[in-house]
Amino acid sequence: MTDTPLVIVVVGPTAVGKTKVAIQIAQQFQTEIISADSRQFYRQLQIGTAKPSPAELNLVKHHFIGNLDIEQDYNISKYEVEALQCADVLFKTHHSIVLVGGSGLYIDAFCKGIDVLPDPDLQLRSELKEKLINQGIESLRLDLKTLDPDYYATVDLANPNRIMRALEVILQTGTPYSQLRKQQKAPRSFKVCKIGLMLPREEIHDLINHRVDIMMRNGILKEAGQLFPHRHLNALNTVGYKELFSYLEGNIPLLKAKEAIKTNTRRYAKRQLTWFHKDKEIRWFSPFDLENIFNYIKEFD
RNA sequence: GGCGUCGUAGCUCAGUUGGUAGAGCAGAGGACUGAAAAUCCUUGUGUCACUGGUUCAACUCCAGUCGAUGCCA
Repeated sequence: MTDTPLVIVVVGPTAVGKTKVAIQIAQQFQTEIISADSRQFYRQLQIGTAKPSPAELNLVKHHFIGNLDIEQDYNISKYEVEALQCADVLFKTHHSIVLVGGSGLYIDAFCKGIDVLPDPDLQLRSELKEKLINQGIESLRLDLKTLDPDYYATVDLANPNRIMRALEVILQTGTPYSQLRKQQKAPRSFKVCKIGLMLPREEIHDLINHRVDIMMRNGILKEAGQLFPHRHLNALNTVGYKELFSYLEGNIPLLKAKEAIKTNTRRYAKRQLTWFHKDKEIRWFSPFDLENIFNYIKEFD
């Protein structure tokens, strides 16, 4: 063990058991937990985001759970700043901290940093969205081709969000997006030990299906009903809620909505795995293999 | 028991006027820098139920068997 502070990162597909393992690690190393889960931030999203239970929150102090209102406009840059500040404070009294979550991009922002860009101009964003709807993606592509040919050459031209974001930055800053994307690691004062939790795909699917059944029993439908008036907020473009909104709008039967939640959660888990598999710093373990996880962390430190 | 319909990809089904087959869904793989539980891309070989027959050639026609289902008794 060195004097350099340590961030113990716990990642993995949804429902694999990150919450439990993170708590056990935090207890073992006598520290606290920072969440990196872009939906557990929102205090109104209770049942559908599989937040740690009150009992679990009692065992170990968690940060960034239920700290936002769904109306709040939030983004990864704000998270990077706030989470690093939180870590700095914790490092004054702790050698290590636990960072747990399923949002790969947020984990990366914390560990490596992201490029410095101005806060998004939401007015501009909605104008671009309108242009997409009225004039189609081709017109946005043409704009991008003119304003930033370098980025145009590498971006996924089928993905409207990518193109709109680039245009948004370019129009706001007057600088090509490709020039602003340095993609250099920001200096960090801590070491990062990445633990990936993994189970055979079939078991992950079973856990997901089971968890959705429990959410239904615990009243996610009622919660979705209360949130229904806010369904257009980004915070509610979330698996578990959007399918129930579709039911509440009368578009699909409840059983279909429930199945769609399971399907979309499975796909979410798959996307998470695609992201995390790319990260070669991650060492993979079964969520039940605590002994080896502890040993690996000690060795790493 | 009689008559009829059906049996094709994990599921729902299309199709082949006889030249060994294709959609949707599910699944799989991938991308990803301020919306990321978001957004987007790629991906379909399966004893065409089984056993025989006719044919140069059968998944397709014929017979039988098995299974499902409907109607009649």
